[in-house]
Order: sequence, then structure tokens, then C-alpha cells
Amino acid sequence: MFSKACEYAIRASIYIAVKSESGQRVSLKDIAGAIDSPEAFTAKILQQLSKDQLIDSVKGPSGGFSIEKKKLQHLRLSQIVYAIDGDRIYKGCGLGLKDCSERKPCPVHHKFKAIREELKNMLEKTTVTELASGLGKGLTFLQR
Amino acid sequence: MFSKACEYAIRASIYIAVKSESGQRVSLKDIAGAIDSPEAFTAKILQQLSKDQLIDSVKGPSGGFSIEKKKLQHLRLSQIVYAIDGDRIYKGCGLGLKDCSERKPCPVHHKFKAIREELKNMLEKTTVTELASGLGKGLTFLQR
DNA sequence: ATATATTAAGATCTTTTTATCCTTTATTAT
DNA sequence: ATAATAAAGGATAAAAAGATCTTAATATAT
Ligand code: FES
Ligand code: FES
Repeated sequence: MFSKACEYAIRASIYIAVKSESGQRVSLKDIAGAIDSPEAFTAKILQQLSKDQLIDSVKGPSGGFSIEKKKLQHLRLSQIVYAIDGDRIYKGCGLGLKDCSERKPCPVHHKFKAIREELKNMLEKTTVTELASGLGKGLTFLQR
Repeated sequence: MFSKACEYAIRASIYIAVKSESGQRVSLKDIAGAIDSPEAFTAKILQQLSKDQLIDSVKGPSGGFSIEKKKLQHLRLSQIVYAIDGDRIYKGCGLGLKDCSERKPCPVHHKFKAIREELKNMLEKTTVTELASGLGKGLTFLQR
């Protein structure tokens, strides 16, 4: 569904969100440990999210990653996915045709579209805080 | 969503189905041309489908691929997907945790599960003939 | 100011996926 | 029987994704 990079991105964002809610900044090492991801690879991904200003980063001692509370209120899953995987989820044809097109649909177009639409809605509606809340309460998990 | 191999598998199956309905067998070259896929790679994929007895193949002059009418009546998209991509679509966690688990869910588990379930239903309900019919009528397309 | 902790950036390596090529085997037509 | 045709199978290559390493930049604390 998503690339590995995107999965890490989402997991990391949720973890950072939990910490940010109590005003803490978290280091790369901390994050990679919490979400069970390769550190260096995770660094790249966070770099990208930071460039896109979805998360904030501070260098140096006591530095690390965080998400401004203001941003956090609005941050959607869709934004993370878009930053890492681009729009292939939204625009890609289920059977791999160059683009998904209403005018020249592939055989699964209609059935696919419905599901993709739902996925899209879900990603656009779901906020990262919302997910962070479940994690904070110990109801959900980021590794196994 | 699916691997490239799986996309080709589905496209090829639908094309073979259309031809099989009128009793024709189709060659690899014909298929690859019709679905715009790399010939040798497509061969590997068809080999797999043939091994799994989802499609039939005959060597030699006037040989090629086909799907027995009896099989065709029951052949579902889910079978093709399973033969090529395995069960990752059904069992994989949306955030890449080792398995998707109800007892120790990831933060998106519930939202994800709903969508995955729909996808699964769709694949299990949809027959290849059904899709072939739209293609045969010129309503849908396998390349662009 | 200096040393230190921490992210940024670029280069490189590894693995997986996608794709090709070549030889063998089976089938058909002559 | 023989030649021609088409898929099967195995080996290899290219591209993409995933992951690591090394150096640079920057902020903090002393
Ligand atoms: S054309 Fe294939 S999903 Fe729309
Ligand atoms: S645990 Fe992640 S989708 Fe079920």
C-alpha cells in the first residue's frame, strides 16, 4: 500500500506528536527506537518531512524533532503520505495504466475508484493527533 | 497497491479471458502487445499462473494461453492477486508492523481494516469474465 | 570561545523488483 | 522423421527501493 519509507514516516510522526503534546522534543535515536526503524534511513525521511515543514527540527545538544502545536491541530495523514509517496495513491491506475482516467477506464476502474476514494477520504480526515491520542493512552502500538 | 507483476497478471488474465470466450488461444507475443507489457517478464508471470492452474498453456505451433470455460466461470481477481502477490494485501499491517493484529493494533488499524476488508471483498467477488465482458464491448481498456 | 550533541546532506552499498537473454522441452505441421 | 513454433526454465542484467556511512553544519552548554 505505502512504501516502507512512508510507513516509517507515519509511525514517526505519530510518535513525535505524542511527545510534542507534552512539549518534549525527541531525538532521532529515540524515534528510531520507539518505532523500530533503521536510524539512518529514518533520518532521511524526517529530513524530508522537515523540509516540507510538516515537522520541526532543531540541531545541536537537546535538539531533535517536534511538531508545533499549531501545526499539529491540522496535520493530516494525507500530508505525510503525500510528502513521501507523492500522489500515486490518488492518481495511479489500479492496473498500472499510465494514469487513471474516467474517459478511458481500465476494467477495474469503477470498482477501484470507490475503494481508493475511501482511502483518500480516510487519509484526509484523519489527523495525526487523533492517532497520537490512542498511542498515548496505550491503546495502540508502533511496534511488535 | 499491487506489484507490477500483479498488474500485468490481471491485465493478461482479462485479455486471455476475452479471447477464450470465443475459443481462441493467444500467444505470449499477442498478449504482451495487447496489454503493453515486456514480453519476457510477462512470460514469467503467465508461467506462474499456469503452474497454479489459473490459466492453461499449450506449447508448440498454434499453442498459447487460454482459460478453460469451466474455470473462467469461477475465476476471481483474488486468485490472480494471491498467486502473484501472496497474502500481503490481506494480512499486512498498514504501517508495516510484523503482522496486523487485533489484540495489539497499530494506530491506524481500525480505519485501515475497513478499507482493506472492502478491497478484499471486491477482489473476491469480482470475476475475471465480468471484467472481460466490459473489455470485449469496448467499454474498458488495457493500455493507454 | 570551545567542546559537544544533534540534525543535514551527500555518497555509497545492499536487497528486491523488474526486465532480458539464452537454452531446453513439448507440440504441431509437413 | 524433420523442421518449425511456442512455452518452460535457468541465468543474468538493470533499475528502484531500502539502508548505511561519512562529513558538514548548527545549536547548546560550559
Ligand atoms: S483507469 Fe485503472 S483505476 Fe482508473
Ligand atoms: S495492526 Fe496495523 S493495520 Fe492492523
